[in-house]
Amino acid sequence: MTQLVVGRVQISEAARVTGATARSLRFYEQEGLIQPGRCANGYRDYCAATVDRVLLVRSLLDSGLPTALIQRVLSAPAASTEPAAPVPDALRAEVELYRQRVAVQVERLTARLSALDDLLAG
DNA sequence: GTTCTAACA
DNA sequence: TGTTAGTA
Repeated sequence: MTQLVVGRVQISEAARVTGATARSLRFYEQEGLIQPGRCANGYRDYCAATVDRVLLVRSLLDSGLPTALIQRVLSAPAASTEPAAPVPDALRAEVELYRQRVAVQVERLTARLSALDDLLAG
């Protein structure tokens, strides 16, 4: 598949369409979450695939996954930009472990809600 | 004017 | 992450 040259944008536009700040975009690159290209003047240039990738990264970040784990999950062979792409077993185990920890947090928060409900009801 | 890197009242 | 400084 050929990349559309018309889809290349610089950081401000990439930030606008993804909802991330330019600062965040540079941070994602620094953490190896995205790899935007570079223009002759040194400016970063975001192709459609990279913009798409930013969207995926953000959704994963929203789910609470640590950037370090996201970096490994997305650098895996099969998982490039497809959210549904198969995740290698070793990484899947880490994601599941993280999910379990989130579940524990949910239980604690639920308990806190109950405590507050009791306070308000009592 | 926009982006870049580096760094922090 | 924000923000500012000094550039290219």
